[in-house]
Amino acid sequence: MKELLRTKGFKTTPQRELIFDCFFSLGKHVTVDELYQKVRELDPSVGHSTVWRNLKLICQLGLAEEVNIGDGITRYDRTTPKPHGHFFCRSCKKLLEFDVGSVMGALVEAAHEVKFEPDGYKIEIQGYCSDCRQASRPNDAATGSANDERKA
Amino acid sequence: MKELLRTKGFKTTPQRELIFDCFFSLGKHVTVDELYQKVRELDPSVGHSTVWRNLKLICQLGLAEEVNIGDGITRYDRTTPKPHGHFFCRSCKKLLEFDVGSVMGALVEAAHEVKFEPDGYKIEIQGYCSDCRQASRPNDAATGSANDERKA
DNA sequence: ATTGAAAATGAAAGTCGTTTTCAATTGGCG
DNA sequence: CGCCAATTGAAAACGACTTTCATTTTCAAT
Repeated sequence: MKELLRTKGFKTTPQRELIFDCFFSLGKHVTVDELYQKVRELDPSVGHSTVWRNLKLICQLGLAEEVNIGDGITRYDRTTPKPHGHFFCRSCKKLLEFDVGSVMGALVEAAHEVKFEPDGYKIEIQGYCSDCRQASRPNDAATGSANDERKA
Repeated sequence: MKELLRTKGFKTTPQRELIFDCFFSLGKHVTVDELYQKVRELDPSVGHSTVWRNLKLICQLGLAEEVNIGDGITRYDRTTPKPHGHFFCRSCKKLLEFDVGSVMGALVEAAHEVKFEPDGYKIEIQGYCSDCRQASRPNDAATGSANDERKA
């Protein structure tokens, strides 16, 4: 890891090592804040911006990439060898992964048809996970009842 | 249109009608600001928040949905009968649509395998369109050279 | 080991899209 | 017509993200 940084011309600092370690010790789909909290547990002196910058650096190094569901919070997903998409539960905000290897071919082909050269993808399926199926269903104005949940 | 609003319990106002009309007269992937500008051309008295709220309303009514590429700006895409994904050009920020009908089946199936009930999807392929293929390629630290574009 | 240039850090402030507040206005059913 | 709730517009609040800047630290070359 140090070597990877070195070869790219980045310096190794205690904070940087800590942040990198924490990032990789956390699960997938980490938010800046989650990482920040984790880092602060081990070293409360590390600043917000340092965590943020190093998370960006991790992305620059190709070790992770941003995942952007629609809630305004960027998550960072460790890059993994196999392509995957995400199931996003509208209720509990859980993010489940699923394999998309079987559809990548068709997508790349579709891209090439319009002379588009893909170098990244984002496949997200929204809905409700098994735990939340019977729970609340926000934003159903489109399907029937209205006059609710608007000024609550 | 008035009837749709009426039946859902919403009132018809001049501003609302104007905003709705403008939204549907604009192409796809409209940003709040684009819509705001368009509306202001026809009625400079309409407020920012009114445009914004009515855009949300359009979404609530199921007439459009948010598209969130990673640039921090929410676009609004008229819902169309056929499912489609987006090609997003990293260089010129263009958004091209493509048909995803052929892969939806596999995705829904994958969802059901983990007891997930999908009610929405978001398929985005990033890369470079034919116009931008030979142009700049940001964020290539992952693939080779580094020490550039970081403090420029 | 020492040094000095470049990079990294941390606190704080800035940016910017989005969302809420609130007083004033307006639509539409009765 | 008249009322009441919905709507509006200006402005402020919000919050995630990003930058600034003075200080500290790393590390390659002494």
